[in-house]
Amino acid sequence: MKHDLTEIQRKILDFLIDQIKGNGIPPTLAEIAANFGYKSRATVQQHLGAIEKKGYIKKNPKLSRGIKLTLEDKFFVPRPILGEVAAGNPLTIYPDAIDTIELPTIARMPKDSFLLRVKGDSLKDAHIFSGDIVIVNPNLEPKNGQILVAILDDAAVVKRFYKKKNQIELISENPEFEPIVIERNYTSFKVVGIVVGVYRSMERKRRDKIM
Amino acid sequence: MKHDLTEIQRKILDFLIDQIKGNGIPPTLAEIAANFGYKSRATVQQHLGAIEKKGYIKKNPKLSRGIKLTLEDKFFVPRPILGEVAAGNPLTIYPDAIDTIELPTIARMPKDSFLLRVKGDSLKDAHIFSGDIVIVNPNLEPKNGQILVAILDDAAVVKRFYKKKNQIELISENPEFEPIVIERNYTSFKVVGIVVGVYRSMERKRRDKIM
DNA sequence: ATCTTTACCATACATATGTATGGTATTCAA
DNA sequence: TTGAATACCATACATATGTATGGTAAAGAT
Repeated sequence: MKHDLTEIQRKILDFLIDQIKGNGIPPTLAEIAANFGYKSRATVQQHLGAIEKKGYIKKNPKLSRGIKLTLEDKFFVPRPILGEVAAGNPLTIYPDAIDTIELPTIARMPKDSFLLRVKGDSLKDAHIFSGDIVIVNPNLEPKNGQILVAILDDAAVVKRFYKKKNQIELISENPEFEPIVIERNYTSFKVVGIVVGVYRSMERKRRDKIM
Repeated sequence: MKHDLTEIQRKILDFLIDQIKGNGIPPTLAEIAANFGYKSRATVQQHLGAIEKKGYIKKNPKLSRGIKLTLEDKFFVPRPILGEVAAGNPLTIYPDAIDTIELPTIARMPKDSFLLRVKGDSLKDAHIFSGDIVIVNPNLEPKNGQILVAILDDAAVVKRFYKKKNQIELISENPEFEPIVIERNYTSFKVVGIVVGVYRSMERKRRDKIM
């Protein structure tokens, strides 16, 4: 991680992405300041400077609302797929990139996120199917109900996450699969990241199974 | 046509759409003036006033780059690529029709692809759900079995495509919907593009600020 | 103990920006 | 012919906006 953002910088970047993607136009310094309760635009100014120096945004000098997200120029960006992940029964994960895909730039892909290809249909009730590409953000704390990627006994799984008192429940949306319950201090369990997006390419025609 | 735009107003609106959809952020008065060679921002100001009065845009007062398109819920803007279809008769969008999609002012059709947000569940058996974003390539010839976006009787639809001898069949994956069969020379039918990908964001949907 | 980084503030300033007002010229319908 | 709509210009003005500069405070590293 050559250029990691601080917590505050990350929040500001998130706000920028949120505004640009959601609201349509980039915010002004004043709007950012208002959102975070800053009394001076200079504070925002300095944060933006730091974020830009670290390469996450590009400021168009002298232009109002001139903040641009980098990597936003092209419609599709080639991205490495780091492995395959089992949505059903755990499978092995591959150490290196197994494939690349042209990912559309609308796909929100935070800096350290990576791609995995899903195998199996255990998440079909969550609308994730075999062959889909999931975008995984390793920098988020899992919240109840979110879909995450985890390593369990040396295999990667995609499951919906629920935290209980002393246990963690990993649930497949597909009723065919039993929930996995593990103790909280189980050492062979590690959260890899949160699934923040799903992408499916229609190019390859694969009507594999029923329905 | 209660409120027709003049030639110049239409060109300015085109420019606005081009900038907003293509460049990301709405232009300032000065930028519009520069683009059209106006020496005074006031000229642009008055054109925008006229365009707004006719209901095509909405200006956010006192806000820089505060121009928003109203077209989403109104009309489809005539643009060259849609040619004949849109030239005379702007397309009405039926936001509630179950198997239509929102055509978000595609006015300027990108060379390679553009995005549509799917409404309705008519494609759920093809693993495409309401809220998903489909990536549409307008430059591909539809092949049997592919999912395409088409304009049929002034509504935009997403269907699976099958070509017969003299007919074209448009099939919903959802059995609740009957296949649509049209003659090959039916004039109110036009292929917009082929669905080449699907993207879904897993992050909390807050669609509070529409229009 | 000194230095750097991070995280804020206040103030100042040039100019970018939206808005208001008044003016000229042309076209077209009444 | 008068008047309305369109299409421009110039000028003025308040403030929004990005930028520059200097300062305070806390935490961590050297």
